Amino acid sequence: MTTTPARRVTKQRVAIADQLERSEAFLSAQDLHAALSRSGERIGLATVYRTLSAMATDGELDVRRTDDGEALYRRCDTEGHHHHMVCRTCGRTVEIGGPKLEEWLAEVSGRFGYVDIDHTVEITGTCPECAAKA
Amino acid sequence: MTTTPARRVTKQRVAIADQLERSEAFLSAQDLHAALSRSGERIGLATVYRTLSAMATDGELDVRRTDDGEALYRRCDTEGHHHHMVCRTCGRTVEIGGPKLEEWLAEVSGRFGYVDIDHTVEITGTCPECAAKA
DNA sequence: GGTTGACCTGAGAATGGTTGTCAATTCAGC
DNA sequence: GCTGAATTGACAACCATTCTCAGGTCAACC
Repeated sequence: MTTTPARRVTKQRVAIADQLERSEAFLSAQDLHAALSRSGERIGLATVYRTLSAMATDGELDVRRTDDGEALYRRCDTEGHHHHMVCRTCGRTVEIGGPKLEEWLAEVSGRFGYVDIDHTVEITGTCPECAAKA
Repeated sequence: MTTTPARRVTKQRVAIADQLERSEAFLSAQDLHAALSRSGERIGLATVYRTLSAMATDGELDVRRTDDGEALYRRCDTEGHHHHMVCRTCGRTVEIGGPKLEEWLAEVSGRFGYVDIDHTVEITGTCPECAAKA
């Protein structure tokens, strides 16, 4: 079916995957590159961008956009369709599935005759720990 | 209360507002600038950017981001909080309010102890007319 | 209707994230 | 080990967006 385009296991990709694995929050390509450089890995920025977008395409990563358009990536724990609630202070992210949300979507799209519906939901808030510190 | 920063009525701003008024869909700054140029208006790109972000700040416009991070603006008919269902083919947009959605949000955020919640919902689909043509 | 000063504009330069280029390198199967 | 295709990295190129600043324009006041 889907032709697998022969992905290789290079140390750069391993390093990137590791770094993502280690992070609770969404990271930008720049963040990741900086973090890797800091920890001694010498990886080209272009490689980071390429790898991230490849992983996102393969569904291994979730993508989000900051308000100023920067792309952020995160390793998703949940397999299927889900959404994110992100702490605006520490970035900690909770994955959320919502049957109730999907119901609402079906109802609304149906009401206006829209078909083949896609959707994204972004929830931002302050997590309990950051709220406690404030 | 809010200090009104003395906004002037210039012909550039009028032209931009008109153009937005005329559009059912979300427009990028570039789109708008191109459209204005086409119709003979000679407006600097920087002015378009400035005006759009000012209007957005004032809540006169809604902002959206394309998948590649470009900012899109649209005149909102609805005053208060609402969401959008955008046709992926023609861009026609329906504004949607969702008490059910807000309920769900409150429930979910409460479950994880997140407070001070903000959210964005983007729905993309094919509108009845475009679906009929397909 | 002129004057005045703050606001606004436009052209181009600067910024910053992201992608393209291409020679050198590295993986993986033989 | 050998070989070819996938991958990498340094750097240029892109492109949306913002900054700069000299010159233009609005609006209030005379």
